[in-house]
Amino acid sequence: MNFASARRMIGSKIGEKTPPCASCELPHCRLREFAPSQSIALVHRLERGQCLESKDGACLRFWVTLDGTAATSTTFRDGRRQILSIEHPGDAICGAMATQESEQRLEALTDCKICELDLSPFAEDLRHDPDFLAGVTRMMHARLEQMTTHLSTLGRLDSHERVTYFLAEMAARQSDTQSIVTLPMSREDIADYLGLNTDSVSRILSRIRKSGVVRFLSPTEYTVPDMEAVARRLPLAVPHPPHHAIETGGHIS
Amino acid sequence: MNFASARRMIGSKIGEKTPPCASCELPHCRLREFAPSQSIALVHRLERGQCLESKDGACLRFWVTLDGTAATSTTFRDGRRQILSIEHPGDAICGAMATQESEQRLEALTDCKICELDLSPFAEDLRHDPDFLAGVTRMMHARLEQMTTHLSTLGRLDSHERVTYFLAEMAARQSDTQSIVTLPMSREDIADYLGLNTDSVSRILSRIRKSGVVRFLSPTEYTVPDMEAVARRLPLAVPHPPHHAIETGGHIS
DNA sequence: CGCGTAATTGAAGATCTTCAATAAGGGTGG
DNA sequence: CCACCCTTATTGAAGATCTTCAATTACGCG
Repeated sequence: MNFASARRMIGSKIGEKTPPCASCELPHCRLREFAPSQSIALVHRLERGQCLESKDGACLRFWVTLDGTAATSTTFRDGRRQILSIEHPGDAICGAMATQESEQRLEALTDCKICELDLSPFAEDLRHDPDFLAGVTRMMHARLEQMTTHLSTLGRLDSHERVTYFLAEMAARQSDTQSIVTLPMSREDIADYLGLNTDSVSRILSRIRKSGVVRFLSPTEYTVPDMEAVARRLPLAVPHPPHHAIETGGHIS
Repeated sequence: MNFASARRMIGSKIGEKTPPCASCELPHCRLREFAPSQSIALVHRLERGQCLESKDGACLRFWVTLDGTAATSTTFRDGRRQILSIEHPGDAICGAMATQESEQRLEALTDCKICELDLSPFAEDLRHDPDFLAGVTRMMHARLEQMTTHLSTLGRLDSHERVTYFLAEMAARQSDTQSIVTLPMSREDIADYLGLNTDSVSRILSRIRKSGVVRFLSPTEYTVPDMEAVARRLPLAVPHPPHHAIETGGHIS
């Protein structure tokens, strides 16, 4: 039991209207093609700690992280927080992936820019658009895979393994950039993602640093000299290289 | 870390051909309407412990639990097992909800009957069938909601709370039957669902029994005299009454 | 009745959290 | 530029929790 989870203020949202995806510099945003010209995209600029609430039944409202790092999270009555997923630039989620009944929200782990595209006015058309539906299916499938792994991780890895896996996960996600990985979140956020507490995360990171498997340049920057060595410490496959849900070319087979 | 997780034998599958959903007594199986007459439904009769493997890319293969209790689970290299979901009669899952890469399978917790409906031969038609796609979306959405709760549970509830929540979950799932709830699974299965170990589950169940919140008639049967009392012991909403993913009437809004 | 599997329970040990004290940055105002 | 303050991170020690190990009991089945 961990009562140290943050009780964060729900931030107000600051939206600015833009033409659909005009300010979204994503190279291959698949959502763009489904957005009629009248549709309205908002770019939310959130400060660290601010949140976007998922409205009831807004299944066709999409959020794409443009800049910074966000997270989906739930909070229990007594303040315990669980981070469900970490959203990097290019990652997309939609209302259909959120739950109405349990409180779930998108939360800025760093200052960040979120593109909100509300396609619900066009629900009638999109409901009959196989490509669109296939795209949503693909997004949900990716999310399901990700949650499966996360769930197994929380259920069956000890704290040391969880942190190790997390470092590998973040490294995989940033492998396109360079070999230096940046942690875009606090120890508390890591703890709430891994079902641990802040102190434990810090202590375990120190142990991992001393073991030499990971080399820390600063508390938030590290390199992984040998990913094989990391893999040998884990009972499951080390996370795969990056791929964006909305850019994936898969299809229902 | 828990190495006591079962290393179960992967059971062979025993299929018998039937006309689509003819032997499926589900009152409102939404899949039926999408199954062309040529489609083939198999009814697998699995003994406790036997498994069905999800084949690569079989996104359009559906499994409906007809009888007994099954579970989806993953197993790590060293044998640690995590149960991802518990499937009661009427529950449906499809390949699109499974992950290819991580080992995931459907496993019989009791002897059970599983209806397998493979719609992949009709992929081309179904890909353009909005009703079908909406139905799949609904199934995936339900699964996502369920996994969100399960994940938060593993990350942020202590062992006592997890077992309590589990008992409430099973009670909610069987509320239509009568007030006596039956646990259709072993202590080990419960442990693997909750990320605990067998002994702990047993010990906690005894404590809960002694506390009087739940009344046990046998190791696998109990009643909940006061669900409010259960709710007061948990920091999150007690699980909702039963609803079958494939019978839900919701739609994309 | 005897055997094998599953469940229970106590005691010892490992793990993770809590508490408290200290250190490290980061920004602000002088 | 430096002193100050505030937040975050680190670390040790004590305590709570969960697991492991081992012994015992209960139950189903031939």
